[in-house]
Amino acid sequence: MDHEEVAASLAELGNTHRLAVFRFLVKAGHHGAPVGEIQKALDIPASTLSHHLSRMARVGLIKQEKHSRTIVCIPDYHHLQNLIGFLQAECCMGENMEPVEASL
Amino acid sequence: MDHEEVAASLAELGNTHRLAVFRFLVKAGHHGAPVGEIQKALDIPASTLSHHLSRMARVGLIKQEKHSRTIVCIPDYHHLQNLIGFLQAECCMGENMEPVEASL
DNA sequence: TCTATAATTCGATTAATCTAGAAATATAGG
DNA sequence: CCTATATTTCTAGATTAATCGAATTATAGA
Repeated sequence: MDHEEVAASLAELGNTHRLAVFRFLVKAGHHGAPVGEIQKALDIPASTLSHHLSRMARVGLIKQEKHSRTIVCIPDYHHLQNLIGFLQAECCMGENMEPVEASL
Repeated sequence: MDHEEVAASLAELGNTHRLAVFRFLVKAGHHGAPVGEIQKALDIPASTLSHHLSRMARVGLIKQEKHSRTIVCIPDYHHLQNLIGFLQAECCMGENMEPVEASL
């Protein structure tokens, strides 16, 4: 993951709605959640949500699988791991840290 | 660090110039670097750089100390640690990971 | 085929961000 | 006091992002 890719991914996570979507998907688990479920849970207008989801998919933060009429969104843990790894190497010169409670 | 604060910090890091500045400051070490030095190293026009620095300071990514005429910028490692901690709790349900090489 | 549902794309508006030159501010040193 | 240096603030144009209703596409099921 290079500089530009990292910046692009951070920018996408750096939006309240998209961060909320990602957190929701992580809570939903590795099988993800369909768009409509995200929409109901977070109460974002459908077209707005669709826009945010396509941005997240574009940089690889989520994957989307179509199952008949519904589109299931799955968070890409690996992508976020790479992102965190990059920041960790940036920040603390590679030192490990304790994970901090997320105050959900 | 709450949801909004995390989103705001990620958004600031999600810009190529600002990410480059932050990386430069981390490489510079805990004593940081003056604005002019950053400017020369990254070749960003002074007014543009000043704008980016003030944004980074606003969300707490860096601190700025005035020493006579020069302003020294210092990366806030603690802030980034909190950010990483939040993402780690988000992503992997608290599991630890190996840091990944940053491909500087 | 008709209808209802799931989601996207279109289109238009508003808001925010990026950029950088020019002017201003602050301060060190002669 | 004057000048050079460091940096910011001002200003304005260009670009990008966010928002969301309405129209559209796709598909399941009666």
